[in-house]
Amino acid sequence: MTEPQRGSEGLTDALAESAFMTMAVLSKAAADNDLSLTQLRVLGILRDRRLRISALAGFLGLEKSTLSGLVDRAEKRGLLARVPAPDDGRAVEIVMTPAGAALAERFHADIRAALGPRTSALTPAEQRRLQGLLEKMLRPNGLP
Amino acid sequence: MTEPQRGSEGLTDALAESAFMTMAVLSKAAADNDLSLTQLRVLGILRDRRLRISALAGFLGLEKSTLSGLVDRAEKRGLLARVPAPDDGRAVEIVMTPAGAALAERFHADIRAALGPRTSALTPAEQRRLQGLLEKMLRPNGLP
DNA sequence: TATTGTTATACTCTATAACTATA
DNA sequence: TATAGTTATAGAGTATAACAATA
Repeated sequence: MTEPQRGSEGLTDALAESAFMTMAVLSKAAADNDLSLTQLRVLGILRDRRLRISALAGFLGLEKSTLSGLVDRAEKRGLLARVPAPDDGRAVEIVMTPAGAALAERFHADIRAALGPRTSALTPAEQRRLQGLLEKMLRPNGLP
Repeated sequence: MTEPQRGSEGLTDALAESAFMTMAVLSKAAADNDLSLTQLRVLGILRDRRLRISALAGFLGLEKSTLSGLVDRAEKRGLLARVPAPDDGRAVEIVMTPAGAALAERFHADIRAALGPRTSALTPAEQRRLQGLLEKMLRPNGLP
């Protein structure tokens, strides 16, 4: 097999490049709020959920021990809190504090504002088309 | 202003989500080759260039001192080498070794293979359209 | 005995500040 | 004096392994 997936290289590179551009925007928004990218993801995940340490680690693809430290630091800053799990004496649930929720909202707005200049290089019709294509790629079966 | 850039939120979220998906693929490819994402970027940047420490730091948005350590470790693994700059006794140029170049090629193939299943959720025509839209967003003026 | 989370340890990535060698 | 790079130091993120408490 000499030329597998001929033609997909340009798209691969464009996806990688747009990923680095987007991650740069996300990282800057995080840094401006004194957060790491991982803490940012944690706040995003916990916006509408309360999860245990293990579940959070699963979502992030990290080890439990890593989350222990991560939550320690966020808790020390008043963004997250540990509450005992009602049905299991060993487990704790991680919840966002009001301060954490406020920060998450603020930084979500930052990101929209920062990506705005890039997306507005496209016409509204192109923006809708791009969004549709990305969503189809991410969720081919049309599920959530 | 209550609703700035109405309509761009869906695209913003899709971009962020596709960035996390792509970065997950890149991170896994890097980890499989025992590289960090930053080292991956260094190898990508040096594929067709030789740069000084400061220039490399500029490309990556990092401090010189960070690059010192990064290059140390890559040099110790035989992936990069320091060569004195011909025209400035203070400077060094960072070049890829043959082993580094081979690794860069291998991992580039890994990435294409790993992104293939995602991009093939789209028809060839859609793939071309997505690539075109991403490129227009990244380079609105049509420059390289 | 198995699972949940924490702790101990180690390594990488990153930045700031102080330093050296050259310009 | 200014610049290129290194070193020292410190903190965050990450993993592995050992551990305590609970199931």
